[in-house]
Amino acid sequence: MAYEKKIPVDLDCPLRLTMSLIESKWKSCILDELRNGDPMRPSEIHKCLPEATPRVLDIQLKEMVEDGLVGKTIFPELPPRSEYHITDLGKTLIPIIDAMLRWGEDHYDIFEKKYGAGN
Amino acid sequence: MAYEKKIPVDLDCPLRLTMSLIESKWKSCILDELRNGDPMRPSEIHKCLPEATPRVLDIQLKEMVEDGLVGKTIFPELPPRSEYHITDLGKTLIPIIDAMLRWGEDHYDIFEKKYGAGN
DNA sequence: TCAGGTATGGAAAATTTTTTCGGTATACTG
DNA sequence: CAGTATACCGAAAAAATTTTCCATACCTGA
Repeated sequence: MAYEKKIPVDLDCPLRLTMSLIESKWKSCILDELRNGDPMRPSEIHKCLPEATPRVLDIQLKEMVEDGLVGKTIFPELPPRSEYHITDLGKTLIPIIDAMLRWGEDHYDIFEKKYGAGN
Repeated sequence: MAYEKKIPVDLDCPLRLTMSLIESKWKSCILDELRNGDPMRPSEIHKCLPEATPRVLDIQLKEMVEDGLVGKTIFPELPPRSEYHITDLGKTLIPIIDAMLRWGEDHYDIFEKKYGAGN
């Protein structure tokens, strides 16, 4: 189902292990959206991250469920309804997400000047 | 010189800004190698990260120099010699690298069971 | 002299990720 | 009834990253 890597991630490097769980385009943002513990529906997550396509959110949420960072509840209703929530394991990543968030805020001006519009 | 992205990174999201600086395959590991402040030659870095090709280290070091995370000293000698060192800006990322390193160590067993050899 | 190490980078191939488009099925609203 | 929304997923295209291979130019040691 998921894309099968031909070159496997080196799990023996703790740094690369952690990175591999959050490095794809929207995973860190998804964790940030779910951080407060409230479950969110996919369409809600998409509203909060409008630049992500629903497809990529779907794919990455699925991987995060596989990795145990996020849990999923499916309601047997029509039209379909489901909810995603952060797990206890996922919550242990929040301090890292926080630190990255703060770093980005603190150093925004440097990179705005360097790579921002008009440069 | 560097690959020019067709879909630009959204610098307005602090999380994605931080991620964009460290998410590629070896950047976090390179920062970890340089963390103590001692300069390292490219061949030395490669010895510490033997699974990375010299080419990709070269490319990523160059980007990190552009981003101001790493500094470079070229010695006008033959055979050529150069050294890379972490900058003050780069050092501000070390707490994040550390947190990811510790997280990976703390949760290694979960993912070893899940994705390790023989599974 | 020849092999091996030094640092770097162009170019193309291979790999991986993300986007785009389409389709499933059902219910509600105007 | 047509349009919209819900969640999800297959497939192919596009984009982005990494690998592989080759080349430069010079030194040291066998």
